[in-house]
Amino acid sequence: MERAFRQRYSKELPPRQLVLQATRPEFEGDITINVFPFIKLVGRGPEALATELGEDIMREEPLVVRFNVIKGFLNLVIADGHWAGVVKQACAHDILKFPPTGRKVMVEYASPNTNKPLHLGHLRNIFLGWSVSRILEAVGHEVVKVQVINDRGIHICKSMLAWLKFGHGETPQQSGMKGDKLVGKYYVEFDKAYKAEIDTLVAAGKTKEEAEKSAPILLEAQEMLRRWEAGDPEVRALWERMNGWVYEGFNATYARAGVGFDRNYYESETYVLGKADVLAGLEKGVFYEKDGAIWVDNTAEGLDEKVLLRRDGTSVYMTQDIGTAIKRFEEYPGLGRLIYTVGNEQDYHFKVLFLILRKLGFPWADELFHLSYGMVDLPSGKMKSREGTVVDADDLIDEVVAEARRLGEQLSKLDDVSPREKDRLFEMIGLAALKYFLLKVDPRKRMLFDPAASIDLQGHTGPFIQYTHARIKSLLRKAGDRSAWAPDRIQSAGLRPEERTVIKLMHQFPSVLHEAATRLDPSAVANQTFELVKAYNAFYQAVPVLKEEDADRRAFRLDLSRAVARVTAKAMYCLGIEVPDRM
RNA sequence: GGCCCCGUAGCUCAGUGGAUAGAGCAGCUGCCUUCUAAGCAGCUGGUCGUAGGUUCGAUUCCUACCGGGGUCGCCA
Repeated sequence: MERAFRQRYSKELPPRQLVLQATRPEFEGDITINVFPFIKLVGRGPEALATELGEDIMREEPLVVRFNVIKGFLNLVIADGHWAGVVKQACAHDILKFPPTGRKVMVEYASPNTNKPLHLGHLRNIFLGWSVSRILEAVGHEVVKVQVINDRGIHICKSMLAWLKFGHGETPQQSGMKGDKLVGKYYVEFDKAYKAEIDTLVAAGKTKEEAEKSAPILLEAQEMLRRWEAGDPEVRALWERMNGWVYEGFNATYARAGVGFDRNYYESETYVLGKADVLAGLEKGVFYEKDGAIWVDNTAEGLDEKVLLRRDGTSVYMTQDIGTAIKRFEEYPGLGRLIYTVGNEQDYHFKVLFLILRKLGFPWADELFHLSYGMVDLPSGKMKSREGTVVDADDLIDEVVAEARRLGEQLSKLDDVSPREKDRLFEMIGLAALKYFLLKVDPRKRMLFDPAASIDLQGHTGPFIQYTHARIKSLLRKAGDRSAWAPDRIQSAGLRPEERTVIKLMHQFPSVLHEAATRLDPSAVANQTFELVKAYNAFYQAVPVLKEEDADRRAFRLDLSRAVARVTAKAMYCLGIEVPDRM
């Protein structure tokens, strides 16, 4: 194209002006070049220019067999043989795997508090971070997956205190309750008792604010936090015991959700970090002192002033985040990038954090990134833990799996499958529905969680994609041994439009994956996978495979199917979703 | 109020400067004695929040306004 341009018009093509795009399905062609940007440069009308360029390209490029011009759009038709080659490629190796880049990336994608169980919001966070990790690995990065556990502070003391007061020694073992659920139950108990005390105090004539501050049970919790900080053995022992219950619960949920971490950071260990770094910054003149506290001034950058160390010398949240970031880069030499998968309610926090680290002069400060995902809303409105409107993660998974089972049993395609194998399948399908539902939308946007739609197994869903994969596997099983096909015979016989559509979508996939990795956006992978399997289903319905009489075409279509299955399985792997061989 | 994000079909979402704006769901029609109907084919459905601007061309970029959300502690 560049050559054609130079030879015919003796003008250089402006860099980055040449845009190749996939031809829209309603026109004939595979690749489209828009010539509008060049008409002024060359002084030709759009149609004439497009036609002349089309002729030149045809002459120079054997891959292009035909072209047509509609308005200023030059549509090029690529030879069938080239598309057949794409099938060979995708069959022979993983086209969604790129060579190692040597780059090491840390992804933080969970930061639960240890006083209550995981909920729907955590699931979006976890699935998103897990998928981003897989996508980054697929494009060749080395990924370190980490979580931060907020295991200390007033919240956990509240649960501990309520358990001491009202628990009668209840344990997960004897009650049969999951550990995180049990601890969460006492957090609620605390809140109830606290509110009752407030009411009593207000009835006795105190204002609401006074009552909220002076309720005895709150003072007791605060006292417990002081004892924790002083290292009181009794408090520490209870803390370890109850946190242990929570971890058992979390780990059960993580295992079921199919996610894991390479490293856990506990707030009880990191909350002391950062102080020294802030003091060092003070010395360097990056920060300043006012009223005995240490501040950073970000007003020049359009942000505010922010306290980093209180007057009494204790840290704030920001302080430990500064320290933790520094520690991570020390712990992982060669770490090139750190991605925080955290909700967009913390946009401002991360802006400030990154700015501070830049001011402190860390060379890696520009490689920090906040993957800011939107909140999950319910049809009834926002999820609020205080109002009990949160959707529990375990309950939700139970529901989608139950729905998968209900439909699976109803369709009764699995009657010869063992009960254990069925359990595994329904688990796989239910989780696919849930994960795909949460991953198919742009992570940056807030999304509405419709419980009915999330357990849907038809249409634009995870199970639909799984179904297509299972269908292909069944086809391949019935086909028996693999036979070869001759590309030139396919070339001369021509491709069916359904075949061509599938192959083009497959061909685009590697660049979509790359784009998803750049933008940290699994929804791009999710949507491309859907497009691909949708096109495959149209092909499957319209074009015979096993029943095709011509041996070459039959083998070719089987390989096309094999390639689609392979790409689909890998794409779903990148989303953290498993695919079955039958369903 | 300052700053940040979002307004696309009845609903949920794709579409980050190009052609007549797409999909799923919902509603309506067809297609299973033939490779898995969790499927396929089709119909219905849109002033891309509003008004300006930039451009050969704007859902996409800029400005203002309207509507929704978030955030602005020596809390975590």
